[in-house]
Amino acid sequence: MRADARKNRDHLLAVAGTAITEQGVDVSLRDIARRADVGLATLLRHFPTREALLDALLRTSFDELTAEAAELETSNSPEDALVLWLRDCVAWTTEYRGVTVLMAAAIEDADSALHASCVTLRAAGARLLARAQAVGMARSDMDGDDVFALVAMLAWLGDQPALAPRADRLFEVVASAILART
Amino acid sequence: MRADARKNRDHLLAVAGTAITEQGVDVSLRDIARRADVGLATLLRHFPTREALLDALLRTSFDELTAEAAELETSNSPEDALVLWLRDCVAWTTEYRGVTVLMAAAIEDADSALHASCVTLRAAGARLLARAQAVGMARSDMDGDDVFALVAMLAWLGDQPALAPRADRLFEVVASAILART
DNA sequence: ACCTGAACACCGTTCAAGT
DNA sequence: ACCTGAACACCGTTCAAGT
Repeated sequence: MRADARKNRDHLLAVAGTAITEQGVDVSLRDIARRADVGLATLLRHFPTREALLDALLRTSFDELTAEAAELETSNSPEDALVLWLRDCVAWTTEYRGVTVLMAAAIEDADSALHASCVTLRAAGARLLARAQAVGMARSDMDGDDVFALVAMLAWLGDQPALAPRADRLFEVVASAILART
Repeated sequence: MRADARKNRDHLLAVAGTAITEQGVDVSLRDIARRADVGLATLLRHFPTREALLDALLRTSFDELTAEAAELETSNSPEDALVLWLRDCVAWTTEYRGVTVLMAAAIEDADSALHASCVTLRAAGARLLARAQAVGMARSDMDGDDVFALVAMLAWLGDQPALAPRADRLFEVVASAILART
């Protein structure tokens, strides 16, 4: 990649990060381009879709969450590891208002730029769940897709201003339901 | 209201019902007007916001759900009444893809045309919850806002194609969590 | 290679002009 | 009273033309 292109790309990512933090992931791409002082076509050249932009922006976070899951597997009880990780996943999404809807769409859309990251995340959750199930500390009638869906709906809750105040409490309610033995 | 205006209004509601069933509540208002063979301005004259259109369209359903809650209060055990009603609420929203987000916004926006209906619905749920709590069959640390939020997030799940297959199972998981005694 | 303005087809809002 | 076309300010997509 040419030096000027690299510079544009990095600058666009920085501006996009700010804009998304302020206005959520649905922020106008035109607006991001304007704020970055490049043409809209330039933004779309680097990131052909909103998902591609988000994937570049969130890749670090995705990797951190995956690494954290692996770490918790060795350092905590199966029960604590699962709940702690789920809590961190939900908390993380609150920084990117609206990302949950895109992730829910990406998890089974192989063409989405976010697909791979979502699948990796689901696999990490599935491992933690299986570990808790193995010692009888989590419902045996659940799988990784269920965990992904539960995290998604709790994350969505945090995105809705009117419902967000209940998000933490309802996380506990749902978490207790996962841990209930069958 | 003049006869021609009444006719336009009724026709618009019928067309909007079809369009929303097909494409969800985010369907283009321009498209509805086109399919109804009236100008877009005419649609907006009758229904100044998307919420106003939806309120007119859903008022009957809202009333039915409220009436059903009152009926269940007298005909079923507190526990069954609560769960049956919650299930029907979630099932109802699946007919109007995307309505949950609007309802979540309307519940604390007094200016929304959907506000009154949402408040009424929440009150009905709160009564059923209180009745179950009174006989020790529901968590005592929950209130009407929690129930509203739980229904909303389960309804949202049904709106996401990738997560919808889990919606019924996870409803049971969440329902069991509500019924768990504290 | 990389960038960009401009044209395009959409959206909801608003309002002056018609019947 | 009620309706409507048209102008407006937005959006994301696409591409020919520039450096």
